Amino acid sequence: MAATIRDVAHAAGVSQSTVSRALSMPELVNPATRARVMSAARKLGYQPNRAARGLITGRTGNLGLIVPDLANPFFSTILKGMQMAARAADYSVFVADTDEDASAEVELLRALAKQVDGIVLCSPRSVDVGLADLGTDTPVVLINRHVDNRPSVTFDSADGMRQAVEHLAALGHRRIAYVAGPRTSWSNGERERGLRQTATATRSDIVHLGYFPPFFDGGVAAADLAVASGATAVIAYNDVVALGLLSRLGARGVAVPGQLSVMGCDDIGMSAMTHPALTTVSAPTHEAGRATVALLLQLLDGEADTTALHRELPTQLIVRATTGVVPAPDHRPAEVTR
Amino acid sequence: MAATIRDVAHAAGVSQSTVSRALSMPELVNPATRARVMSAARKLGYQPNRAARGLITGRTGNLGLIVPDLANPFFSTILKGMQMAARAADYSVFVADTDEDASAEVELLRALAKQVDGIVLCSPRSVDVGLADLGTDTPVVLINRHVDNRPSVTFDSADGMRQAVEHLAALGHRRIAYVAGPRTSWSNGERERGLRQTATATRSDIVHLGYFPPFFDGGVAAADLAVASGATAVIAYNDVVALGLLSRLGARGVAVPGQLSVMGCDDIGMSAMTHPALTTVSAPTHEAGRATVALLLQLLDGEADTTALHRELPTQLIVRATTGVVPAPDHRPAEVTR
DNA sequence: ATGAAAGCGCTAACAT
DNA sequence: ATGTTAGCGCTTTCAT
Repeated sequence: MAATIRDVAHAAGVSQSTVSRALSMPELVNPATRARVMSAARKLGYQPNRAARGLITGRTGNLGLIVPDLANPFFSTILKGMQMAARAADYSVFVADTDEDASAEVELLRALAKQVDGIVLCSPRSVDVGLADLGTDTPVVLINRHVDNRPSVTFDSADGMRQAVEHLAALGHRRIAYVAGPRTSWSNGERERGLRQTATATRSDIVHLGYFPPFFDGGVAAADLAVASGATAVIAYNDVVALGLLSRLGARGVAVPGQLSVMGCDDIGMSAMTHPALTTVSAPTHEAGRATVALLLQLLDGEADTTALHRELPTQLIVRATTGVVPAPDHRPAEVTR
Repeated sequence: MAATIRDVAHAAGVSQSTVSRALSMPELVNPATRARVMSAARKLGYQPNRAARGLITGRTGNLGLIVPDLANPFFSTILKGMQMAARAADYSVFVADTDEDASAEVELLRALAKQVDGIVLCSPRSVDVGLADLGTDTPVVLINRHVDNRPSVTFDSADGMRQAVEHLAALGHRRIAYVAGPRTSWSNGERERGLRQTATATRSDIVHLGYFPPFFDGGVAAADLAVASGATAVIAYNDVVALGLLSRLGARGVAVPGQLSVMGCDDIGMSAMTHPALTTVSAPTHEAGRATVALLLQLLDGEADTTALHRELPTQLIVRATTGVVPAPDHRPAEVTR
């Protein structure tokens, strides 16, 4: 049986309160007794029972993360970032995978709420309704999605698309196809917004190929439309979709980037591992995980209002040495005068 | 403030004990009272506090997973499988990422032990010493590694290599290079064992190219050795290493599979998403996650001895339609007599 | 079938 | 500076 605070108190010849204090508020106890307590604790391998502590303090020392799919690198990287930041703050993290099921989400949210001090919710496309009644007791931070004045951490996807289109425009692409993600996805909306704005600014055309599942198969399905669209470059909703494009294009014998340039989005680890590597726009997921923890801790310390706490992370165009993006066929770069 | 069992008891006009019983041992309470209790509980949105329950039952209802890197799909898939099985059994899962740091592992193991009923440890290469003193209080199941008579779930990697080599041998490959993983990795040992055995049986040569980090860069680093080895096919320690090989080979202009066939191992999701797709040997990580939960639950129910509980999952050669593996240059298939 | 009471391990007033 | 006491929310004897 594990040692309790009683055992330590006995061994050190003091009361439980003294042990408790020696551990949590060391400055309030005599250095000599403290030393005795510490040594006893170490000898017995004492580890405080966090559940018991939480029962009285009202703090569990746990954070929760709810994601649609842990096998998706986008989410597992968020988890990783969150995990690291949580550990640094001496918090543990619970994780729950809804398996893309929005109803499971609500259920998990409710179940987790009792066991954690705060929840990070990654809910790219669930209805807003479900979000309304929650967060009253346990603070909830949204990630990759912004809703009214709920705390959230998002990526500046619109700016990412600006960078992407400007990059393509600089290479002479004027007709750019976009493989959209789910219609109800918040981040897809942001991307389309960025796309439209920059298209106007650069006088390029965006051909919207339609809404596709944000998976490999989505890209496979969209590839032929991309070819038929007459665009010289395609931007995919995310990297995995871009890989799907690449696969189908390869199978059809359409050379990338020779006949068609392809860009992804999110910069998941794998995007650097293909050959040619994927040109993409980074979404700092790891950083986002850390940021949610920071936000949550602020909320818990009462340092901030529960509403209107929002952090937007910058995105960054990633162009690799070997890449799936080249100048448009008819592109003639500006002449250099010396 | 969330409703407690007291509130429910008041509302239903019964004692706390009755509420407790109505919820956990319904057959012991009068159907009428039970109905009253249930309705009161629902009305108040009562959710039992698991921490408080755990304090007395000694069961937390939580399981823990410790992995070296959550960003690695191999581990995140295990987590996913574990998560699903845990949820089905009404358990929650804590996750901890050691960031490939073996010392953090021990620390996390100790910290987690108090908050969970059982731990799954994914520790491909930490020293055995650290494992010895643990698992006395909290059951620990090892995954992808087998140590003395400690409960574990492993993949039959040796058999996977048999399938791989037989596949290659059937295609006429007689000189096969192997890009090994870390020297201290248990699964690498198993793979080498399978490789050696099957090499003898099929009268092929295995060229051991040396030990490499089990990451993309490991494959990049090994690629030139593979070419120089004179082998007609390469087997990589895992899929990510195989992708590294592919990348460097592509950069050098070595055609895959034209000049060199490449095989991976583990069948991570991405291996199906490259073009050409990777031929590989599956490691049922998702299934493994589920299996560890099953094992843990058995151990907790006292249905099994803590020692000698071991489950080995089969591996399976995965050959895809478009593949990085073709017959050896000089291969002449057996003539078919009809 | 139900209630009263004890106590899980811990912290937080309230003494001293 | 330290000890005593009460109680967090729950389950579980032990009575009734």
